[in-house]
Amino acid sequence: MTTDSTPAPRRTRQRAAVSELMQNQEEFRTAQQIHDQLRQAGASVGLTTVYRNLQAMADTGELDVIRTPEGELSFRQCTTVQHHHHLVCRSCGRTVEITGPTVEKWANRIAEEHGFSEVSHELEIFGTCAACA
Amino acid sequence: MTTDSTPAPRRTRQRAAVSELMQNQEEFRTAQQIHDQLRQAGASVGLTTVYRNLQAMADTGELDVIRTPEGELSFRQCTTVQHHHHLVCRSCGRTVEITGPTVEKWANRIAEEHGFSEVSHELEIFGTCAACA
DNA sequence: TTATCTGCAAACATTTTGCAGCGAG
DNA sequence: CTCGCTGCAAAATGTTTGCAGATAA
Repeated sequence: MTTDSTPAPRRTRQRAAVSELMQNQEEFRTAQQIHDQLRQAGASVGLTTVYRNLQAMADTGELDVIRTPEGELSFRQCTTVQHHHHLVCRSCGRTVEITGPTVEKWANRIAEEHGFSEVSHELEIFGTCAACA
Repeated sequence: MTTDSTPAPRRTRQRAAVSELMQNQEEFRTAQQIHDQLRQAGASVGLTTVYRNLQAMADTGELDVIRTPEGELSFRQCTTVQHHHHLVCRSCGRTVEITGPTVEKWANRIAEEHGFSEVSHELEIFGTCAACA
């Protein structure tokens, strides 16, 4: 009896390219952004294939998927190494990376209080920076 | 000087129908569901108009908007008038409104430490709710 | 060899927009 | 009478699918 419910994906040039890019990727990226990055890096991969590989990798739990507020699918490697947020200037676009246990703890506690598990969150802070004020 | 930044919307039959339906609506509903409900209730309202009215009402804070896991926009009358965040189930889309001074204070403090003013922020918490775990 | 993967084009679903006519104020 | 609102159709957007040919195993 050869129980082979998961036929192991082929190691194609395209899949390798997507996989490698995602491993070096910290932030969430949409399929289209990933496709663009691949083309700019010289790899010739069709958008369809990017979608299919991302979805396949998400199905195996290799990638994490969310919806952006704009409704696009966004992918990120599941093994989140360092999670952080952004402080963005509305005027000049200057961005500061923010980390801190306060929000992480708060978000997790709130979620658990409501019976939610596998908690993640997205936070962005906007303001006017000193140079633009 | 008549400072009139918000020209007050007209009382049209269509807008009244959408508004009334939403007031008697507890759960989140997509634009298309709302449109269907209106047609079934006998009101003749175009889908475009439903979209435009829902968006207008959401802009004024009258309605609350989220994305379903399938990527559709969902609307509901806003229960809390104040600023709040969402705890969203990745699986079924169930949503809980979250408020709390912790994040508000933290975001403001962090921003000010970096010299930012006029601070605002956006936060969404994702997880798997008890029913879907 | 051969079943899977790829990539184009075309289909799809949701939401937005152009524009002529309607109607609230 | 005016100008915003409506609604149709058509465009835009993001994602999926059909299918013929390429290719990993």
